[in-house]
Amino acid sequence: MRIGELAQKAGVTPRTIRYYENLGLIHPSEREGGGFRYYTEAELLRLQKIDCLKSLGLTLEEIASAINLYFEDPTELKAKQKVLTILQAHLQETDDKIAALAQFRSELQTNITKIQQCIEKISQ
Amino acid sequence: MRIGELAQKAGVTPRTIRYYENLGLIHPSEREGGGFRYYTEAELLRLQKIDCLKSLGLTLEEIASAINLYFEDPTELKAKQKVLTILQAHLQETDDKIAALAQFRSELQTNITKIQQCIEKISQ
DNA sequence: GTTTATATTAACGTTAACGTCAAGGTTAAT
DNA sequence: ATTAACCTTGACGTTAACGTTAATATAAAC
Repeated sequence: MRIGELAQKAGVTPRTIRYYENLGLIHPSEREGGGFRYYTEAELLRLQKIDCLKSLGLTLEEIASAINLYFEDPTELKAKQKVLTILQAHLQETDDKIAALAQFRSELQTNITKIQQCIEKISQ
Repeated sequence: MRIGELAQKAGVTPRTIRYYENLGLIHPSEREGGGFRYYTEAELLRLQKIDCLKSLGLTLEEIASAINLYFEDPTELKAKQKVLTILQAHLQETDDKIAALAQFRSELQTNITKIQQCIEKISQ
């Protein structure tokens, strides 16, 4: 099948598939005559796996670093270990972001209070 | 004074001042002969006010919408009311972000647990 | 009058994941 | 053989706040 059909089956646009190819996430199984990209069911599976990993919050770069592991080993053990490591890093980053936002929120609250008092003084 | 001196006094780069000018945040008091920008102490005060508002977390666009109020009215009442409104909006956005991150964290934790169990099964 | 320091505008680069043309080539159907 | 539908690469646009050249002009100092 060609890129349009694959895109439709995978629920993405042809542009997305070309973009993924550029990042090394996926390749056409064949590229003959007129220069068209031809794909098989294997590439559809790959796109579905990419979508699955995206929904876990992985970036495309992280997906690129992990996706081949899914198709090298039938148990997918190494793939899952890799994804686990990435998710644990995300957890840490998320906690850091929450802490930073909590800090920011606290400073905001302080500044809001200050300005309110300042406005009250002026309004008197 | 010219842009370099103003920049140094304000602790920014000339590029920053030109960028601010582009956004309508500040203008040279004069632009004569050779095309150089000339500034007075008033512009230094303005840059300091910009820096102050930045440190409150305002974007340059928000600063642009508020800064003139500081120099129109000596009590700065309207300016402070405007900034207060902006900060209250930021507070809401911050709370929203924290809530979204907390949700994301929870999903992450769920996925991590799932994968760990999956890995254990395979490893048996 | 020449060097040196500083100024000018213009324009690309920085992040992520594509959307959206544009100009042209290929394939399938009629 | 023509048309419609699809494909190709290339390149700009999207956010924020500037940093960093580059090529050129002006001012200040000697």
